[in-house]
Amino acid sequence: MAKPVVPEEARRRRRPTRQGVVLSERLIVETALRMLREHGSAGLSARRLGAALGADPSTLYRYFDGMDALTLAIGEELIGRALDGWAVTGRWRHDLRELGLRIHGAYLAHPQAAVLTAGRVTGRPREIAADEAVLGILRTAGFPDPEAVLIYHAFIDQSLAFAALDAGALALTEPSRTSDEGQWESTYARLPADEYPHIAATKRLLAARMNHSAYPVALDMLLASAEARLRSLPPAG
Amino acid sequence: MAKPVVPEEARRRRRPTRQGVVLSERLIVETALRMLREHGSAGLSARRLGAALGADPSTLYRYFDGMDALTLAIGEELIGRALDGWAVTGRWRHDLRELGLRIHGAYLAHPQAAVLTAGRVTGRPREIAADEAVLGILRTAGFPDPEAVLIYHAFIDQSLAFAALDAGALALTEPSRTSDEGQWESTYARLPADEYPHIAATKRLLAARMNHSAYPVALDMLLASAEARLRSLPPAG
DNA sequence: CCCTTACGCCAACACCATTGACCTTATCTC
DNA sequence: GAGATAAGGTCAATGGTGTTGGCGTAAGGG
Repeated sequence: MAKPVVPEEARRRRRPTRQGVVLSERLIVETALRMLREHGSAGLSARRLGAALGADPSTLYRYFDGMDALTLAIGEELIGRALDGWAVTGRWRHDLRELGLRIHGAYLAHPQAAVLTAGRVTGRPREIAADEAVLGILRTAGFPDPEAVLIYHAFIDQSLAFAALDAGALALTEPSRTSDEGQWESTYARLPADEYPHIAATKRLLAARMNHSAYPVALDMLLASAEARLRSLPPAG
Repeated sequence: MAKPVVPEEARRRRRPTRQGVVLSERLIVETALRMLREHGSAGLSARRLGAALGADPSTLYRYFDGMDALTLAIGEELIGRALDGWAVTGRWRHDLRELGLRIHGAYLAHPQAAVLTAGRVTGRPREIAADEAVLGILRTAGFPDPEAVLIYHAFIDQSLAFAALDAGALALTEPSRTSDEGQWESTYARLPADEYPHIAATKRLLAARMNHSAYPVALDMLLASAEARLRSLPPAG
């Protein structure tokens, strides 16, 4: 790489931009998040981000090793926001439910960013903290290690997967979104009842359901299943 | 739109390309799928697709209303492939499990395409067929309509969400992928045991698990939970 | 066999990420 | 305080992208 990136904590000289802005990783990530939410996921580009910061696009490469690295930093920020203010109560099912909803919610608050980052493992501090917390909750609840790891994996991936899916629906550019949302009304509700009897029989229920997230239902089902497994275990020994 | 797209069935004049290829929606979608799998998701562009077809990029706009429409067509093709050869046996839990694994598998066979399409509702024939099938299985199994709709929604979104998430992992460009996969070995396995006791205690299990998909586990948990609900219902009446 | 127009092609536009060279100036040393 | 050093902001250029308007050719209907 032609321009090695200086790690944030080693940064010393902070020369202001031609337009007087003093850059930092934080400032860049926060500006990127704001741009994503205001102008859609196509609205984030090195050029526009540079312009929004009052800096030349190429300056970003002094802070991030390309747009991909910036993406990872944004993901880390989202995970951090999900964990802010979250605390373990000791009721494992309640705690996991709460954490799942928080992760899902934090991502959905920035759908455009979520789409870019939900699938990436960053290995940064806040993400690791989330992993440690989930494993701790399950092991403390009495799940044996192999079981705890399985459930941890299913729980965390399901949360991120739904976050990405639901964010994707919100993040569609305007023409695509209205077309997708209208599908249930326009296409599905008008299918011939003889060819599609089951859709026809439930079309009012479907129309009411399909524009919401299925995550809370899926989460509760996962937790219910985990609880059943826990109860069928021999008492701790 | 300057160049209105002629629907496939209304097409009559099929002028061969300068290089002798006769275009069609099918041919374009199949070529796009092949390119995605061979050259990665960055490898699909109007220009390259045009080149692969022996046609000018702009010609594609005679068939699809932009790259987004092409994306939807690819998604429809993937759903179709998942359904090919699938048949209902009457054992609802087995049938749903099979269908879920097929959808997941069909998308993962084309990770790059899956990433682009898994979040989109296309409203095209084969997608509708899948929806009808799932609803039918649940209603026939004895779930009351509101319950059937909830579970249908959770099931189908869970399948697509995991397909997208897992495909995303496979679809990363080479440098990113090896970095992501290495995370479990390099970062997580070496965390200090006093700060991250739960990760440390399970690190061998984690390393073995985390590079696989959590979908089969999550799917089984969802189905187990559904079965428990079904059993707790008053006998059909 | 002629006419019409569908459809393939060309050229151009505005955008994108990224890089290498340049130069200003904040900070460190003496 | 003066001078040296290099961090980090800027400029310019490269080679990619999706998309569009206009043009001409030849396919197929009559």
